[in-house]
Amino acid sequence: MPGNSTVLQQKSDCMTCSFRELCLPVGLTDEEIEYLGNLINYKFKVRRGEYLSHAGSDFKSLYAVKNGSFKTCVLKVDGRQQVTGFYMTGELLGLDAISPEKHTCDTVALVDSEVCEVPFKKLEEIGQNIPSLMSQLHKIMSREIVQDRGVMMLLGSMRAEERLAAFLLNLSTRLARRGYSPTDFILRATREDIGSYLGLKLETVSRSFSKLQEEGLITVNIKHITLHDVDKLNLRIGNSAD
Amino acid sequence: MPGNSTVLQQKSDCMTCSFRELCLPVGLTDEEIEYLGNLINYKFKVRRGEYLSHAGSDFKSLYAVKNGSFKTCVLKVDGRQQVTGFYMTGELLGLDAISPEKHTCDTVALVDSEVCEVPFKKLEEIGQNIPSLMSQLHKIMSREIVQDRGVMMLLGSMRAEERLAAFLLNLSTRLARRGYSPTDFILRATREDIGSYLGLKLETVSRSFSKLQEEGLITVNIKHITLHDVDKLNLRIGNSAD
DNA sequence: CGACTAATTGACTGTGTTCAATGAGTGTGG
DNA sequence: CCACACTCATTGAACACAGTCAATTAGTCG
Repeated sequence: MPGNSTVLQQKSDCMTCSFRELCLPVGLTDEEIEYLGNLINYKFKVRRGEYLSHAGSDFKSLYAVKNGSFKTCVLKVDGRQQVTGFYMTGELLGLDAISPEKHTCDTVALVDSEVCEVPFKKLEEIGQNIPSLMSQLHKIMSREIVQDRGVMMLLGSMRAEERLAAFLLNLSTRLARRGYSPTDFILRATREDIGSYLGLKLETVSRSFSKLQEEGLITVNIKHITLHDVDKLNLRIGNSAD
Repeated sequence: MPGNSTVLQQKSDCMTCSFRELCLPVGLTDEEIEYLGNLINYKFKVRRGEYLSHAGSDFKSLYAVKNGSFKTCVLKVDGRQQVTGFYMTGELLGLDAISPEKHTCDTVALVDSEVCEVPFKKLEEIGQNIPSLMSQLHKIMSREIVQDRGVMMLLGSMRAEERLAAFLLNLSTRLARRGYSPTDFILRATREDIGSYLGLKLETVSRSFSKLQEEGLITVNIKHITLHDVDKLNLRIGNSAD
C-alpha cells in the first residue's frame, strides 16, 4: 500500500484502457497485453494533495497514471524544496527509484487521480518473455532522460519568459497526444509549483504570464491558459517554428 | 563507425577490464560476462576534441567509456549551446538516444579516450537470456535519471558557489568509486564547459572558484583542484554532512 | 619566441528576487 | 446569505546576484 493514499483497490485492465497507446502496452499484441494485465493487478485512487509515495520509502512498484495529474518533489534538509516533474495520464512514475531501490522524491496528486500499480520485479520477469515490453520500458526511460535534459536546457540557458513558454509548449504537446486541446487548457499546478519546477519564484512566474499575455502570445485567466501563437512561442525558445 | 572519431578498432574484453564492476557486467557471472563480451566486439579510440556521435545521427549503439572523459552537449538553432553531462570511466553514453532512435546531443572527448561499442538491439536480445544484465541496464538508466534530477535541483535552487560546490562533490564521489583521490583531482573540462553545465557564465565559475578558495574550502590551481573540507562543502549545498 | 586559448579580476548593468500591499477565488460557519 | 478566513495570484519598489564588457595574466602549442 503506497504512502498515505486512499486505497481503493480495483482490478485494472490494460485491454480496455483508452490510454494503452501511451503507456507500457505500446507495441504489444492483444495476447501480450492480456499477460501484462495479470501483472498489473490493481489501481489506486489518490485524492488531490495526497501522497502516492514518499522520498526514502522502499521501491517496489512503478505507477502508471491512469487519470489525473501528479507532481514529484524533493525536500532537502535545509528546507529547500523543488518540484522535479509533472506527470499526466499514461506516464510512468517511479523510474528514478529503480537504482537506489528507494523513492528519491515525494509524489503528490495535483487533482483526484488514479494509478495502476506495476510491481517492478515482476515486470522484469515477464519482460524476459515479451521483448517488446522490455523495449517499451527502455524507450519510456530514455524519454524520461530526454525530458529531464530538456528541463536542464531550460534551467541552464533560458530567461524567465522563455522558461514559461517552454513549459506551456511542453504541456501543450503532451495534452495533444492525449486528445485534449493543445491551445486551451487548465493548469493543475499552482504558480509556486510551476516556479519551483522552472527555477523561478512565484512572483516571477506571475510576471512572466503577464508579459506573454501583453505580447498577445497567450491569454491567462488564473489557471485557464490559451495559446494564441504556438509558432511564435517556439521561436521564442530557440526551436524552429515547424 | 561513429562520428568523425578516430577509428582504431580492437577486440574488447569485459573479462579482463578493470572497470567491469562499474559498467554493464555488474552482477553477471563469468559465463554471462563471456557472453556479453561477444556482443561488445570493438573498442574505439576517440582523441581529445573529437566527436563520438553527433546530435541527429542514427542511434545504433551505446558506448561504455573504457577510459578517458566525455562531455555531451546540445546546440540549438539560435546558437545557444549547453553541456548536458560529463561522463567518465565505466559510464554509459547514449541512453538518451534509445527512444528517439537518434542521438539528441553531441558527444565530445575531453581527453584522449577509449569507448566500447554496445550494439543496442543485440544488447536487448541477449538480455532476454541474462536477466541480471537487463536489471543492470535498468539500474544504469535509473541512475542517469537520478543524476539529471540532481542537476535540475542544482540549476533550479542553488546559487553560483553552491552549484560549483555540488559539481565538485559529484566529481569527487565518482572519482572515489574509481579508485582515484576524492579530494585531489584534475578537471578535464574548461571553465566555459563547467559554466555551461551549471547554467553560469565562465566568469562566474572563475569567481566562484576564487570565493571557495578564499573561504578555505578548496585550493584551485587552474585545473588542479583540492578539496579541504568535504563536510562543509556538503553542508553548503544543503546535504547533511554524514 | 610568438600566437593561441584559457583563466582571472574589475566595473557596470540588468534580470530576477525579496518584501510588501492588494485583489481574486473558495470554503466554512453563524 | 453574507462575513470571515484562507489560499492563490498579481503588481510595485528596492535590492542582490550573476551577466556583460573589457583589460590583464597564465598557460600551451607550433
